[in-house]
Amino acid sequence: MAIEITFPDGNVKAFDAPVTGMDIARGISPGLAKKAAVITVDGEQWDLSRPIDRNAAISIITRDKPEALEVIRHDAAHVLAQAVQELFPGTQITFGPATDVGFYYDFARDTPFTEADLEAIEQRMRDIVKRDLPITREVWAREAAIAHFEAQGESFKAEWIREGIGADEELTIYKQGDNWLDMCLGPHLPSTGKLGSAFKLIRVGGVYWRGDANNAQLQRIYGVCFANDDELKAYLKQVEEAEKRDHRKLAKQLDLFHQQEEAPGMVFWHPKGWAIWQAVEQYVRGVYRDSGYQEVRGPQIMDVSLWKKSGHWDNYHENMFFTESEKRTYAVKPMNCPGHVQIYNAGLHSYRDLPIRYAEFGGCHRNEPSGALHGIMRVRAFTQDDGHIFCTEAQVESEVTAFHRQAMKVYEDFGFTDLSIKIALRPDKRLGSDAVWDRAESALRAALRAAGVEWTELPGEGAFYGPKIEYHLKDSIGRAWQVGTMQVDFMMPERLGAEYVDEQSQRQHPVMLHRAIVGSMERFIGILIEHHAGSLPYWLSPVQAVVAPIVSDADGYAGEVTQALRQAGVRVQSDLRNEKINYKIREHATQKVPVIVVVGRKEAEERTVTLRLRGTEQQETLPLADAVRRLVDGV
RNA sequence: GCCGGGAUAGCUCAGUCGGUAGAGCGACUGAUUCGUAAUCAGUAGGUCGCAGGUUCGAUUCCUGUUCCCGGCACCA
Repeated sequence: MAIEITFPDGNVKAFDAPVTGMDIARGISPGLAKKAAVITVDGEQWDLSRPIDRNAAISIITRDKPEALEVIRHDAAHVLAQAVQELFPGTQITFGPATDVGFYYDFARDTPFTEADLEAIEQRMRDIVKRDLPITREVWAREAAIAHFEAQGESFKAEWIREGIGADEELTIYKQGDNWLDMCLGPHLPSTGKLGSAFKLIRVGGVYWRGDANNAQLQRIYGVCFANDDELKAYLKQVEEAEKRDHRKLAKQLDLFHQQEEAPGMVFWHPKGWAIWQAVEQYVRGVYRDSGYQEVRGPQIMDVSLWKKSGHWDNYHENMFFTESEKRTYAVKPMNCPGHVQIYNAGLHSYRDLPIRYAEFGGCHRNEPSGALHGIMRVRAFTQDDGHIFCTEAQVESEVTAFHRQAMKVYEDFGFTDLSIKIALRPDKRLGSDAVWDRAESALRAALRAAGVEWTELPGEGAFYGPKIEYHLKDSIGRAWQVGTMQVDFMMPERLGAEYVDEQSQRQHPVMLHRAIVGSMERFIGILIEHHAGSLPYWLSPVQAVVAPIVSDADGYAGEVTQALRQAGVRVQSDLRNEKINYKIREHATQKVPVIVVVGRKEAEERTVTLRLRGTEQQETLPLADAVRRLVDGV
């Protein structure tokens, strides 16, 4: 019986017996056989060594193709595992997948891996590559695999076969050479030599077996891996550049804020940092006003009974701060919504009043786990650009759609266009019936559909009171941070007794929408700093202009220029120090000031100024009045 | 919170195989008035994160602790 193989160009070739991808590649050209990484068989990636025993459409993927990269990285993980087991006998293997930029492998070993170990392991990996061990696929019986791993002392692998793999699933083993094997879905390269040299081990970190904090702690070794050395080099260069943008580093260099031991997870804003904050806050305040919100302000602490009623205490009391006075316990607010409900409840509302939109720059405290703290991106005291919309169920979709449009406009205004949008769906621990969750989730989907956007869904990640849309931004080294959110909540109004009177004079609970665009002001400013590498756009720059006289004879005129700009609303400083203009230019350029206003004797006599704009070396001399206008208009 | 690493002058960092520390920048003082990315000279500045222990002696070794960094878990 002949096997018909269809090539990508439509040609069909018949074979008398099962053939492997490698056979086919060799049949075409030795060069192709050398470059081949894997083969797709009817759209599915297979090993080149696996016999194709049926009619199939195939395509040989060479090593330089993007589709091959994941296979290469996955191979790197296995080579890493073999290297570790050769160097450190007794270390157990678990899992090791490819990642966006490389790979990792999780090991069980009592002794921690050190930096020096990483170097030795990487060397051994290169050695295994050099040995060019053939990688072969075998299908094993379930019991045989369990017996093998148990005999080897690989209890994690054995556990996974028992608990993680269905009895009817095929169990594949990959051998690297004769003496090492791992259980894996594959596919893999034909031999370790195909991995190449463009990989590097970068760090080791602790992880939990199967991602559960109740389980054993494993050690994860991370590596980066690319198809060739140039790509690896480019990647390492990019990481180096990204590290220079770290908001914690820039905050020190630019004197924006600091944090200290006595207030872990909290921020001391310096004048320049606070100027950025004010620019952001004033902008967002304008958004509130233009989109129909009324700004309000709730108390910072409220009796714990209110948080028990809302459900927050049950779900989050371990992460809340409490304070006591006169035998009463108060919670420092971790959210603004219960406060806003109190404001809503202070009056009687008609359906005609809805939607009612409250907004607040609400300061919240959450006792985040110490290991979660990260600069100003993840803190214990933060301020949300929070808002709550009280509306009818029929109004939800249009409110959510309007919010989405507004949010996207805000991100764009701050220079962000690369956002990912997610809907977090019902978690295991939640309030309310499935029917209510169905309605809430479909309301969010409908609104996003109406707005014409794409999203991904995160099952189990919603808030306990409702599902949410999340807007995610990436920081300079690729970590994603949630900024905005829109949550539909059918529960809180009922729990906290919010009502309105409907057309039939009946009391109803409104739907409550929780929403934020920048999210945490702290985090958003951190992302802004990294995104712009500290060179914030003119309108956000803490110091927009510095007036620098060349000689002290021009100090008086420099003072006049500074006054004129300040009165026009420009955030301006003067630099009258007894230093050369070169020195001043260098310093303010380093400080990323957008405009340096240079005045010498000539400018003082002619009542002009010379502007030097950030990022250029050009100078432009113009009359003072014109310069003021330029700076007011945003240069 | 868990695993690993770290903490030395305002900042960036060096150093002490145990004998109480050093550079550059910055600050201060003086000189210099110099037209677009660092003018010169001098001076001051540190209980080496904190608390115990070992030791004749600890910034160095040990223990604990706080905070920070990386990873995981968590993130209303």
